[in-house]
Amino acid sequence: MEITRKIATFSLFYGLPQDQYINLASIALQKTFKRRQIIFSEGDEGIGFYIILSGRVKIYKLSSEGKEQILHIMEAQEPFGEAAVFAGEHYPASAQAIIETKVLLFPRQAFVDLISKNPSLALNMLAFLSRRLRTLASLVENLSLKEVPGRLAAYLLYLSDRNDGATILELDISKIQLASLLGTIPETISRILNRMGKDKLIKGTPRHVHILDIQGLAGLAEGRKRLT
Amino acid sequence: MEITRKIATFSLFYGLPQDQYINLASIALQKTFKRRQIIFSEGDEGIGFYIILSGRVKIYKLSSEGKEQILHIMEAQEPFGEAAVFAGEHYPASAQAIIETKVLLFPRQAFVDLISKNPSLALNMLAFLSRRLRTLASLVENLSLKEVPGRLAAYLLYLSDRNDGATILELDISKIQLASLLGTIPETISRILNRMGKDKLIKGTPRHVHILDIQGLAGLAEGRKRLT
DNA sequence: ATTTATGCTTGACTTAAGTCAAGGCAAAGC
DNA sequence: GCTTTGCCTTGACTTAAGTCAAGCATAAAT
Repeated sequence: MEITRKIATFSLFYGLPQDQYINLASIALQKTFKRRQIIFSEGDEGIGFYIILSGRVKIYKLSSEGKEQILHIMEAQEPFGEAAVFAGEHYPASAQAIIETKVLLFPRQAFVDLISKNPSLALNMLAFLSRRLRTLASLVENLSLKEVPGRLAAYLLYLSDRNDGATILELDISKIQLASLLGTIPETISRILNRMGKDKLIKGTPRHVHILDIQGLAGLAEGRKRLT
Repeated sequence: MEITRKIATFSLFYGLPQDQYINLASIALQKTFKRRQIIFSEGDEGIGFYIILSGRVKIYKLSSEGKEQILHIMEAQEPFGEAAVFAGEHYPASAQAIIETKVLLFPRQAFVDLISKNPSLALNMLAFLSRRLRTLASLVENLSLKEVPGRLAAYLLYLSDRNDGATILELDISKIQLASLLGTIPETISRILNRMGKDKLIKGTPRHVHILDIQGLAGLAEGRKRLT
């Protein structure tokens, strides 16, 4: 069956025996969310967790005045909402589709039943959660780099790395979202991209960034160098 | 046996059947670290994970110039290093005993064997990891509160809350460590505690803080109020 | 096609908080 | 006891980055 095939490609389940894919497929529900549609809100009951088939989802928190801090931008193949589900708690953050997005929903109770019968599934997920914990820890690390240019440089290098070291990057999220992800505001992003251009570190076009000097960016990210 | 009894008190394992505590005890090794002794360093191979019996451990990362960002201060009963172990990877951060500390070490291979035979153990741990993920997410949220007074207020309220709403708090970590935890420097902490005192929000003595105005602190933490 | 949002950039201004430097205080060590 | 070491505070100065405001460009909506 088609869903079974897709499930086999998710790293959350990678390396499981075939029959388990079938079990998983049998409890999964397919859903579609439109651009900007809210998938769940902070505080909602954790009815299940999701894996993205296509599209893009942002995970964020709202401060009391409605200012948002983006925690992650999730893409195809990535799961979200699983923390609440295992802990049997409410969602700790909100999720919204950035563009039209198809997901699989794994309902809580059915999943808990499944996992308690299949230890290898559990081990897989433990490893995955641990890795997720790590990326969050690295976000903390980045946010604590005191200067924004360093954080931005780190992000650009991360993007480049994710595309096999490509030097021409497509900014796949808006600069407003980028600002939020780095804990700053769009104006600051603008100015810094500008300064990076003047220092010949990058060449910027509206929706793309062309990296000219990887060493220089790395220097910024590690706090060894600064912009003029 | 004594270790078995202690294991039963760890939330990581809370609610397991008795025989599993015995299994766990049989693979655990007891170790002692002196004040300031390094338990493991970022990049070391993940040989196993730890649970604190007594003492206090800080988990931190070092920037390229040796400046440290504290990620957690762990206390008795709390586990650390488990992320690396499940993922079968190296430790993503360093751990150092702040004071003399006794721990139990659960070696990686023995633990993996155990878990694959006991699904309920796995489910327990999944829930625990999820919760840990949540506290990290809330650290991110706090770090992104742009002003330090807000972060500090949030931390004081957190401490008060943890002690059943006590208004006299013992600062259990040094102000240098507190500064690092909040992503700032000790001087700033000093000045802000001072200003909080002038605004009658708290009364400060060297090692204690007496909360005078919870509402006021809450206002700060939520960004509704500011210090003079 | 025109109108309306949204996103992006720039400039002038303000401010929170970091750096540097110096001094006090208390605990740990000899 | 004295001395050293680490922790904490205060002051003067500097600076990164946030706020406010205005304008342009592009994309969405009617």
